[in-house]
Amino acid sequence: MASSLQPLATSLSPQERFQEYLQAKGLRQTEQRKFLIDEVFNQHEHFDADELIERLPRRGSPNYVSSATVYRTLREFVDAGLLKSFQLEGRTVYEHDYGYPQHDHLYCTRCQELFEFTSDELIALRDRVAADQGFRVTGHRLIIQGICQKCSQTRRKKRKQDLV
Amino acid sequence: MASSLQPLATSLSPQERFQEYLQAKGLRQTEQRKFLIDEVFNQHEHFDADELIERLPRRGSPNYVSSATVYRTLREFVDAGLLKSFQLEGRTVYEHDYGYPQHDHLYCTRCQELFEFTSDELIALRDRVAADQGFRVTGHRLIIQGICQKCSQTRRKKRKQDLV
DNA sequence: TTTCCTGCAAAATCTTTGCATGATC
DNA sequence: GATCATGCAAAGATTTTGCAGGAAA
Repeated sequence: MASSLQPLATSLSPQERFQEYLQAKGLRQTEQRKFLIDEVFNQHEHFDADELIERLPRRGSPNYVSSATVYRTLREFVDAGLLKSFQLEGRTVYEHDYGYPQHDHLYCTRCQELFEFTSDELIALRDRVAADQGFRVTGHRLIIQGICQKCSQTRRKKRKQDLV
Repeated sequence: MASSLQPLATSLSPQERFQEYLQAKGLRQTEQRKFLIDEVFNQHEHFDADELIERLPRRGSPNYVSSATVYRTLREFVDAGLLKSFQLEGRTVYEHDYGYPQHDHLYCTRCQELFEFTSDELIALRDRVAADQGFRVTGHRLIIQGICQKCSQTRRKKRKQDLV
């Protein structure tokens, strides 16, 4: 819901791409890995390890995956280029990377939602700044904090009511 | 060493400014707070709680400050507007805010050093993006990752030697 | 059948908190 | 003297790891 970007055309699904990664590394295709990649690419929202674990089957249910395996697998997804991760208020937040354009974020500090945007201008600016300092760029992370439109409106309404 | 920015002119020292903050909030001026503010503003490098604790006197020595107090005091410094904090690879990194211009960072993933830069253009871009989405901006954080000039050179030399 | 993977529990980090004692206003 | 701050230890929160049993190739 917070996304306004279009997916990129990809020749392989995330599942297929992960298979290739596993084969290239001599790793195995397990039930847990298959299940997790489906879960993770089933939706596009940002999430952290805990949120993912919360919506997975509980211990004892079919398809249960232990937390340790979730953490291990999320790291593999990042290594495989399927997910990106970044830090936000102490949590490690994951988002789709494969099949999704490079982008940055607006973060609403009231509702905690992340909104995406792209800016070629930002990339140009970044490269110029880096070149100035003799830096070889490998990436960047920009998060703009503030209050989103919806939250601003909510607050405004509440204030009017308070005055009544 | 990683800084190329000039301090701003300030009418109060960080110490004085913190005194005002404490008085305004009805808090107390303790030995620990005085000692810590001197330690923290004694140098300009970025640091995390652990690095600060490491260079403070050990338990039993004069001026010993417990870790709990260090954590509590760092939060007060941030509240007081003396320090800013941000997340970098899981750590909470602190830097001087009071008396120092708004800036962003280049981060060398090889030597882990942070370099600072300012860009009015970035601010303009940020405000434009936010306005587009109806966001009310309160701040931002940009970190450009890459390899710094020195590390690039080191690596290049090593490669030549490897060929000999 | 060899190697890798998983689940479990324990450990490792980093940070916060409850509480009794002690310092500051 | 009243209140706030500190130190200590314990608890939280999050993530990693050692290990034994189990699964994939």
